[in-house]
Amino acid sequence: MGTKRGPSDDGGKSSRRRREQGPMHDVDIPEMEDDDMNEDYSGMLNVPKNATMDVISQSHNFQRDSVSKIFGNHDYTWLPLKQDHESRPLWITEDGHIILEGFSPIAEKAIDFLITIAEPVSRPSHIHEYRLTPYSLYAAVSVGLETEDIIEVLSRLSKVPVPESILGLIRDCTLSYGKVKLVLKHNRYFVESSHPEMLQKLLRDQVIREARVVGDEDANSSGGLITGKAPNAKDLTIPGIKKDVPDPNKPVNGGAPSTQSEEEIFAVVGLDKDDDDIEPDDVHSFEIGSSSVEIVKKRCNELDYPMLEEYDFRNDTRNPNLEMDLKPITVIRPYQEKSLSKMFGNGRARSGIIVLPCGAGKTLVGITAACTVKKNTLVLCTSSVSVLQWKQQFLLWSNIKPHQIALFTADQKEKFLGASGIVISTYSMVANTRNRSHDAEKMMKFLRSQEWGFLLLDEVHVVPANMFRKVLTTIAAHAKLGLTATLVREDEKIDDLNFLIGPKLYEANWMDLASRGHIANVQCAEVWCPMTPAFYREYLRENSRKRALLYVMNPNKFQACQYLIRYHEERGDKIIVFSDNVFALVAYARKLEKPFIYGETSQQERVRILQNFQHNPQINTIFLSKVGDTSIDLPEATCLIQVSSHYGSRRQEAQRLGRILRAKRRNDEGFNAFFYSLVSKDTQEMYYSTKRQQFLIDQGYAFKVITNLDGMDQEQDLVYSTPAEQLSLLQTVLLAQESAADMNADVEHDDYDLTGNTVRRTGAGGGSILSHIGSSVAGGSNGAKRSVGGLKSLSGGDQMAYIEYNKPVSMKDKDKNKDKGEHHALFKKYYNKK
DNA sequence: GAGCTTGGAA
DNA sequence: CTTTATCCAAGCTC
Repeated sequence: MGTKRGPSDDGGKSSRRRREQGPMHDVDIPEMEDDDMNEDYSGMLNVPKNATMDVISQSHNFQRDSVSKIFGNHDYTWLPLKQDHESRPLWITEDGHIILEGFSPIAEKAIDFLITIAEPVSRPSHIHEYRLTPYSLYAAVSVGLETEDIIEVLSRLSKVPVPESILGLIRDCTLSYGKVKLVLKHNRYFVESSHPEMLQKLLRDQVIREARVVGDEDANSSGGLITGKAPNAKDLTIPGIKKDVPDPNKPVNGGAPSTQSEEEIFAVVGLDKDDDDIEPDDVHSFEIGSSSVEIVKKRCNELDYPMLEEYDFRNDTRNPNLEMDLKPITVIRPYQEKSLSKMFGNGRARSGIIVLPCGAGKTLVGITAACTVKKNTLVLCTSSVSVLQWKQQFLLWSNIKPHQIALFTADQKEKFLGASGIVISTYSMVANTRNRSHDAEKMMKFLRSQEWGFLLLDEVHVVPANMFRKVLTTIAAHAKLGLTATLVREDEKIDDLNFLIGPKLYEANWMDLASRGHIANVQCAEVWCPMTPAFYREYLRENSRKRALLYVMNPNKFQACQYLIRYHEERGDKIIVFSDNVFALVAYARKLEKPFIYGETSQQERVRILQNFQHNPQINTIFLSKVGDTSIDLPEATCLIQVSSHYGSRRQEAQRLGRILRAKRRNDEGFNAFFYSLVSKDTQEMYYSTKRQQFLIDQGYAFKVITNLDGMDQEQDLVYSTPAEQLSLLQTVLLAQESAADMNADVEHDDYDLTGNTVRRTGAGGGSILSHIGSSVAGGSNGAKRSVGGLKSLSGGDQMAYIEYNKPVSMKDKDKNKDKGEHHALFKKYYNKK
């Protein structure tokens, strides 16, 4: 993709904005004047109406479904365009879809606004699709936007009048949302709002009235409420952002004020929200007992006034400060700063979720946030490996002392020295309800006794909702920040995060970051490998379980994999090959003589292989099972090959892609990282593969379909090139099932290892079979038989002979019922309508 | 450490 | 209508 450029690229303005930038040296978008807009852009947007459609179909390439989804079966041509529609970048449909012209000169600013108020659905290069939902509007309110602001900005950006139904949705969702806050001040909980009538209404409820604590201050204030001034962000400094030093000699590395994003939005529409003009609003509040916080929270949800949680950490005097700061050399990037400004926008710490792709520096965002709050911090992550990584990162970026960081895992149970510090642990450690060891129990007591200023939740998307509940009820934390790369799951549990942690504060666009050089530019390709006739015959005959094995072990795929490895090793790439299927993983790795890591691989061996991969120029390829998805800190790779990729998990695909995003060579001119999915043609894999890619396509990546690898026919020494070898492989695969019972047999054998060392491995799955495969060494003859998928295959979906879809609707319903109490009444209404 | 249990993902 | 089979991590016990 990227061959067809939007019209705006011809203009000087936008190409200036797109200049290449180093990772730690980011330049701000020059402020755009309104005059600018009128002069330059009206001409640029002088595109015939149909041009937009062309662009869409190109972006999506063979993903026709996505395109039709944008417009559905609807025809919106009747919508009356505003006179000056050409300078306005977006459409709004009646069902809440927003379509943005990505090539509009003010697109960047519109995007800032849209990701605040709407859910990004699909963001290929030219046309972006967003959707307004109650959640997204809730999030918008929580970062400080007001109903009329949203409507006004939306109207100004839209080519068509905002439909009545949408105005209604916005009003419904925003009027009461986020207007009531739960604030912890001097270790007392207050229900706070700038709308006293809302508090009065809440107090009419019996449950809330009973939770109220009446203090002395209340007596002399109007209506029994405490009145004060709202804090503002003026004197708050987020470390790493040098907003107080306007140094003209220095390039602007992230030097914008922390309220930048909000100002930008208003600058677009010319709303004057100058800092100096803002008088802090009066806020009203009443106190509630700390023991009834949960009850009140729940009750407020039921009453359609969900409480927003904020932590006024600067006025928290009881909890000791934790003296830590970013090291002076640490500079954070603009998007990291932008996400943090959403969190600290009003001078307090808002609870919520920040979405950044892997490799974009999530950790640094978390550390910076911790350094801003400067209170006791608890970091939770998914594995004990990442516990260690977080500690390293803290020591690397901040000036915190090692003795101030305590680790709490199965084999390390420390406490920090002194009054305050950081504890890093895993979710399962904290949520564990089963019997614990003595030390663990002591540690938990300590965790429960603390009042945590800041709770940092890593990889929130993988943690199930009820585990979160456990964590959140056992840990008393003021501010909660969730970090994740992909806020998608195949189930709907992701919605619960909205209530358990908070709204999504920020989500970065992958392509945007890639174009600015923060993450690698990735070429994605799906390689269609035809099944050999023999394998396909068996495939049609076998049950679904063995089918999977058959299409993974397809000799043609084997060869494609081998070929790609060779090709990229010659280019100097570092290659990771993923296979979910352990049997296939071991078979591939043995046959191709590469080291591999999977679940049973011991820690030391993992480290050894990874270090060799990283530093030894002889080792350029490793094979990984899905251990690589999480909990292994993979060294840099520039090429990724997926051998088996069943189960359409968008998350997994995204996470794997993330593994090559941090490639350092991205700064070379024209450098790309590569992502291959090997798919056996005409099998179920086709369906899964398409499904898995959806997330990446929505992020703007284009998948190429490769039906014939250039030069593979001429390649010498490919494995399984003779019919005899293929037959032997087929027999092995078919036998795999029967010998499953033997798998636990105590087979010991020596693993091949490229470092020349002999690796001892015991009791691996199907040891005897595997050694059998290993022994059938390729004969080196050149008899590659490859039925070439003709060009017709490129036409897409109709070629997929097997699209079998058993929709997994099940679990959802169960969970939904279970969680019904948590859902907001309005949301129920909203979903019922659909 | 090996073996067991639990829990999660898709 | 109802939810497989498989892989993996982590913690505890002995």
